[in-house]
Amino acid sequence: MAAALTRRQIVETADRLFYENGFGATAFADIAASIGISRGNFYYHFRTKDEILDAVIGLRLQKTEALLADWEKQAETPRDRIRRFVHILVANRAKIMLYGCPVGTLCSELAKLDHLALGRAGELFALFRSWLSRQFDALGRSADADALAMHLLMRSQGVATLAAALRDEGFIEREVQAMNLWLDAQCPAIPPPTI
Amino acid sequence: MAAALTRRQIVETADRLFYENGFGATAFADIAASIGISRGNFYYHFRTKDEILDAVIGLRLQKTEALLADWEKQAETPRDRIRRFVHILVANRAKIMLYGCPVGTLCSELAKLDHLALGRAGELFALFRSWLSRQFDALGRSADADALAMHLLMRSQGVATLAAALRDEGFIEREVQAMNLWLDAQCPAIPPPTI
DNA sequence: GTCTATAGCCTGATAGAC
DNA sequence: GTCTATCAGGCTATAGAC
Repeated sequence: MAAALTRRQIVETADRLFYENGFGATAFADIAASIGISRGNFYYHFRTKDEILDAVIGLRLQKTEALLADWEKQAETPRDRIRRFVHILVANRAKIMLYGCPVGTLCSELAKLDHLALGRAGELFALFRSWLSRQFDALGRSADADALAMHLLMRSQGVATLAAALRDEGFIEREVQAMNLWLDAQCPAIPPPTI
Repeated sequence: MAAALTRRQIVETADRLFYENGFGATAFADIAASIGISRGNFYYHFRTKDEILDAVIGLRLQKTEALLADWEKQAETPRDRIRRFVHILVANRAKIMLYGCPVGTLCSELAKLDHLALGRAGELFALFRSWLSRQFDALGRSADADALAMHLLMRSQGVATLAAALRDEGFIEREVQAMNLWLDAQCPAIPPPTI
């Protein structure tokens, strides 16, 4: 039963280190040292580094699904739900300024490595994309819901990349405000209640 | 005199390989093999890998300055100049879909490595930023010229990151069109000529 | 200036004791 | 399940022949 715990520790620590230092720059020794296990123990749980990457992406997919389901439950209107998405830039700004977006930077690295896992990592974007698309659809923008979802994803990626490159915190807040204004402009005026 | 040639070959090849495969994933052996020189010869021109990175950033800064000066000369109006900037996404879309933006991906990697050269790499963004800012200023938007410049930089970064992650070419074209529409909306209406 | 040879370290991965 | 010991191979960097 201790196996399940150790395995989970490995995946969660790898998740953090892949984000903070990059996949290629993270060695088994780093993960092992951070948990307090030996490098040898590693291979009882995973046979290769790529298997760990796969487990990390799986964990992120799982966490993302839970996050989106939570937003769906917590927020009442599609507009408020989309605002939750925009707000992660503010909530995570400290880490974003240091390491960028966990999804975007992983995909960028895997693209350069021509790594097979790029497809699976892209599913993380696909989750946000289809969720946002459904919100825009519910907002009455069914014709261009997917384009609006991609546009918002694009802006969040641009903000994260530039904020990390220039280490500029104020920039995040200004662009988040612009994103919220843009979002309001996409919402059709709500008809006044008929009394 | 052959030294200058070899040195230039090293920097230009490193520039390409850092872009295509990443800084960390590019070994001296890769650069040497691509040029056709020995690994040992390397250290006659550069003492460390970081020195090569510095030279690569220097080359990119130089090329960027030349590019911006060329746009300044080729295009007549500020609006046309800014459109030149937007157009690089289309002109380089094949490579962008494979490797993302050369500036953004390098900065992302250096940020994770906590590399000292991040500051110098950020100067590449600063060049585009101040150039774009001057164009918006000339467009009559002196009050928010810098914010508009950052906004456009942000969008180009978002487009490059997402296009590379999802390997989606149509997305680049749609967003470039949206960027051009946005740009037109920022231009104050040109008063009709007084006859 | 460019080469070959090699040092010294770190990497992912394996074998086998406990 | 976890450990120690170890392997083969890759890396940056150096030394010295030509």
